[in-house]
Amino acid sequence: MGRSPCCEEASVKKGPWTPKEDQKLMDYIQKHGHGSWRNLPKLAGLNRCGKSCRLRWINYLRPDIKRGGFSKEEEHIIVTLHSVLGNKWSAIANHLPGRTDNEIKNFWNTHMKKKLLKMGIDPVTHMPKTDLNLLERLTHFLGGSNFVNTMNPWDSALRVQEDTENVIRLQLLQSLLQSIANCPPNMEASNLMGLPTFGDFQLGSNCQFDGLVDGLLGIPSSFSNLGELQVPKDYEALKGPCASVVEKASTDWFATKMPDLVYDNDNNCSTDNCMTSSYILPSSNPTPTLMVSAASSIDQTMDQINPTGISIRSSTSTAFEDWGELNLDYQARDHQWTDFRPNGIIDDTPLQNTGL
DNA sequence: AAGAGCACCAACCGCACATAG
DNA sequence: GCTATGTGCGGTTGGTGCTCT
Repeated sequence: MGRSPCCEEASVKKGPWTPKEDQKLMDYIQKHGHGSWRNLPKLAGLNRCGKSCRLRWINYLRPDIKRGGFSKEEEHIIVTLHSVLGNKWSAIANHLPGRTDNEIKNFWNTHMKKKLLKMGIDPVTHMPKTDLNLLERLTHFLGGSNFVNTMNPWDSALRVQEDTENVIRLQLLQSLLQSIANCPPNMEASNLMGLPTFGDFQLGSNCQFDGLVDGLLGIPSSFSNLGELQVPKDYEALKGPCASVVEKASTDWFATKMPDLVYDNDNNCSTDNCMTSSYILPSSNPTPTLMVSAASSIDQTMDQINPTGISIRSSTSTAFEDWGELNLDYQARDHQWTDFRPNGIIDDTPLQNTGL
């Protein structure tokens, strides 16, 4: 037993609505309400299926429809909610007054998906893409920079041009550090197989980046911590002298490129496993604070969209915590996070307020 | 200038669920 | 409890306009 078709009459009109039809539909609903959608077309004098009328009204004719592009705040809410709810477009639309599920769905499929992919984030899981493409990008960025074919590749990083690509390189560098932090000590040497080569500099030969691949696969956030450099507390002991070179290069990079940044002694967490080195802008500096903690930013967002205070976080919270930080960081710096392109395409928009 | 390719988005389709009889 | 019907939702399609070659 199948469902009866929504519109039995084969003669009902399909396709784009004319202004005349719109007017008929609007007039009828404003006078009588929609009532039964199935009966509405006849009563309103429309040769349309009731379903089509409903869709037209909900997605286009409703008086409270908000037209135009999505704001940064709306984008942020959409991404955050999508990480929690998935493709529940109507549920997401409930949190965005004036926006329809169809509009959000279209926006997601045509814009947000691509942006997430460009950022190396899986739009389904909201986790960083951890396939070999990441290693390819890493090879591309590092291999394409000035420190190819040098004895000490990290020193060269201090001399490179002031462009946003360096930011991305640094973030990838951080990914390396995080991967070191995440991987257990004494990894088998077999893990070194297949590691990328940066000019003459091969990971695993000069430095003991054992387990790099496994580490990358476990990176919780590859690109988010622009102003924060995380290193394992005991990574030097674990990973050999090269680790200190990496840290010095990164620290010097901040000192050179962002002289306004200060080392934040109060914000350094120190646990058994990891030491977080934080760099912030002085409060007297007129430019906005560079760092916004992941926890505070996501809480603000979730409070905004869920004022009841009932937690709707899922197990993917790590992923969208990173999102919150990434988004707010870029907003705070008057830079659109959507322009961040770790695949090597650098947007023309200059970074603001950071001396970059 | 023309056509191919692409992006966008309104609208359609089919399924699932709720509810009335 | 079963069936028919109404409604809502998410996936997909196809038309349109823009860009690129």
